[in-house]
Amino acid sequence: MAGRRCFYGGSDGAANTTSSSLLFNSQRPESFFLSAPSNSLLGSNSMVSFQDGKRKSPYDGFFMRSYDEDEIGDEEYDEYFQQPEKKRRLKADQIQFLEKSFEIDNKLEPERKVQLAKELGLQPRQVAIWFQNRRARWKTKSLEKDYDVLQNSYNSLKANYDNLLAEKEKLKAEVLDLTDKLLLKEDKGSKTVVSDKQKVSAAFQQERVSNDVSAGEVLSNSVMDCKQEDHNSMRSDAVDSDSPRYSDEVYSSFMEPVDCSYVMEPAQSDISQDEEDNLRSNLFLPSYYVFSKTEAGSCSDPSPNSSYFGFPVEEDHAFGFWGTEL
DNA sequence: TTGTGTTTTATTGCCTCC
DNA sequence: GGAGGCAATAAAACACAA
Repeated sequence: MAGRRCFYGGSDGAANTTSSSLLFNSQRPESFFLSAPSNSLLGSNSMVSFQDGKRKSPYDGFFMRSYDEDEIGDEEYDEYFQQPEKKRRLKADQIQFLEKSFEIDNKLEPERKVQLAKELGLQPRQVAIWFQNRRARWKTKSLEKDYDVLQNSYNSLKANYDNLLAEKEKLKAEVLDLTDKLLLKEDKGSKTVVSDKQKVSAAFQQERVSNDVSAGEVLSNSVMDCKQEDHNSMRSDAVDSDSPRYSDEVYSSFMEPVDCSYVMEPAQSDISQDEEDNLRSNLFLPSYYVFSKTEAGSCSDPSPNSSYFGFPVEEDHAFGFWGTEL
């Protein structure tokens, strides 16, 4: 954009005079524009203005130069500008001044820019550039902070998730153990019944493994990117979408704190519904074995007739807390 | 001293706003 | 269409280890 390529000594205005209003009051930063005048910041490295016509640099419009009139003699002066100017870093007090100004407001209005430039002995363009670069640095740091916050948040969630996973494994092991004990206890019954029961148990465990995988994947993906679409995709990946055994509510409950009013139906086994019903009545496979919508309350609002995570609780039943599967 | 990485100053091109 | 902001980048200045 040609209109803005003004460089130093360009259209930003004169900067060769000292403002009488810009010094900071160190005790009252807000009085920045009301303080007493000072030339203290116009040190030997201060930028000189080429606006007054006396010191028009041959490199005007390309490089600015920081020098002091006392620093070089008149005869050296011409030679001084025979070479392309090099960048000069701002003095520490100039930077400090600019930093304080930036703290007050990181945006620079034109009047403020000119005043700052006058006070610092810089070109207004330099002040503008400094603010621009300073905003860029601030943004970078801000992004880094945000990243750290998110990282910590993720680590915390991950640790939480891992703990829950471990707890789940522990409960699973407990369920298995109790199931085995139950089977042994029932072993005294008829061989036929035991055989069927074992079939159901095997199917039950197989289904549980399948559910574990899908639930774990869903949780893991949810923690990673928290996208609902992933839940749906995982759902379709994990289960046959045509299966009536899973409800949307069950899947949505994966990522919701407490929504336990639905229970999950086990996997299809190789036994018939009649057989299953029979076994359920004979083998302590109660109604919660069928994962269906219950009428009882949720785990967040337990009632005497409600279940743990929506399962009817029978103290003698190892399956009483199967609802923790999710 | 020199090579290398980092920081700072400044430019360029694009975009938005008025 | 000009002014100003921002992202990307160049290049000088600086820091520092070998």
